Amino acid sequence: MSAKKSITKVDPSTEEKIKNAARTVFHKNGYAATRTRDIAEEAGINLALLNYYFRSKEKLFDIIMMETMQVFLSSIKDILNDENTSFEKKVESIVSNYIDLLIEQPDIPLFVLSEIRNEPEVLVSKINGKKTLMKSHFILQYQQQIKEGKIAAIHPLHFIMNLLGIIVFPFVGSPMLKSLGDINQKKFDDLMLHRKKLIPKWVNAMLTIK
Amino acid sequence: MSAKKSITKVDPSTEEKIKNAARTVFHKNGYAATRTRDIAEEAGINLALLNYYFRSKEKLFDIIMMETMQVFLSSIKDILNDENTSFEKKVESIVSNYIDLLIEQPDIPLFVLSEIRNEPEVLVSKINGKKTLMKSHFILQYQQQIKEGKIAAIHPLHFIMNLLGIIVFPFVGSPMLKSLGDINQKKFDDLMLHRKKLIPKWVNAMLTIK
DNA sequence: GTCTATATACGGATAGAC
DNA sequence: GTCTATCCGTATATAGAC
Repeated sequence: MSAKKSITKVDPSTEEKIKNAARTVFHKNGYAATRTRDIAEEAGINLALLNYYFRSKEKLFDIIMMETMQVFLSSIKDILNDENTSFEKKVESIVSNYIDLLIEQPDIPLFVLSEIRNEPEVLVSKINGKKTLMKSHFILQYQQQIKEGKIAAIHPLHFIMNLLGIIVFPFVGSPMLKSLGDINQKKFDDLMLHRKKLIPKWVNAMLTIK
Repeated sequence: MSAKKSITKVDPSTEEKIKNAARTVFHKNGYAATRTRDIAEEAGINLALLNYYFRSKEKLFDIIMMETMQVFLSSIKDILNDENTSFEKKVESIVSNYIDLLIEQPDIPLFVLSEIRNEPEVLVSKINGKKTLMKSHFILQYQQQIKEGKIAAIHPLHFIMNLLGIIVFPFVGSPMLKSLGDINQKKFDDLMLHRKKLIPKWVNAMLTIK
């Protein structure tokens, strides 16, 4: 077994170092405000190497963007289409997975939402978002519950807006919210973890209004 | 009465034309991705005039940023501190005002939230956001309701996150959501208008969980 | 593969004529 | 006040040595 394939952690390759740095800096500042020099410095490599490996800032960005959206979608893909769990269980799992992910990488939402403006159709179609989400078993169950009169008959898009809004918005607005509430990062993360229990209850309450 | 003071609409001054153009372009693209040339073109004026009136891109941006946050806050300031309306009524008014505002200027939230990252404390303090919101009569009523056992005892920040999340997030994510739901701008705005009636009910349901 | 030096383009800002 | 022409710093990208 070669050293490369061994489980022991090896130094990341230069290519990996650049990608990791690019992810950090792009997520934090967005495409336009990011300078390739910032990425090189963050990666601890020479500026010329960036172009050697990725040809251009834009190509590197496209890779990071695609990977980021994949991470965001793949972290719930399996949950959405598990035919053996209830609708309520799926909500719990989605909430829990997303909050864990966003505590680790809190800059993802603002990054994706900001950059997606320029070419929403391209990006949504590239990651197959329409089918993955709107035609998932999860949404089917939602519509089934409506038919059975268990929840209010409301457009699925409203439900998705509310669910994502409640989960994601605190991270999008965290600088403002931390300043408003006079809390530090630790306290903020605690609040987010607490929301893993609260959100499913809230969502359930919202669904059953008449 | 001079022409300037008359009610008849006059051509906006060059300064106003630049500010209006700057607002449009900054809101749409953010500071870094905006070129002063874009603003000049949108305003239909010469590039040099921008510097003549506002000295620099950054000074012009600061003005737009401050005005935008003022608009966002002032549109609910009076509601928050009206001592003659119930908590529920305030929620209804906030929702209604914000949705009307955001249908007119849907780029505000993503603009503010993106740009606030760089200097949250400065901006929140400059518009006096902490006092205006956290020490408002609205939040007092919230805490009073908890004491009276009418709503669940949950940190006010959670409530603010949920309320803003449900109101604002759809606009932040509108490109993605419109693409996901296969709906056009008109249909999207209809959904938003419908939410004026729905959100207060949802909020009420969330507040009364145990 | 990695570096230094440099070409090239672009964007913010100003000088100076009108 | 408004324009044209231009300066100059900065950022991406590449050439070429090692």
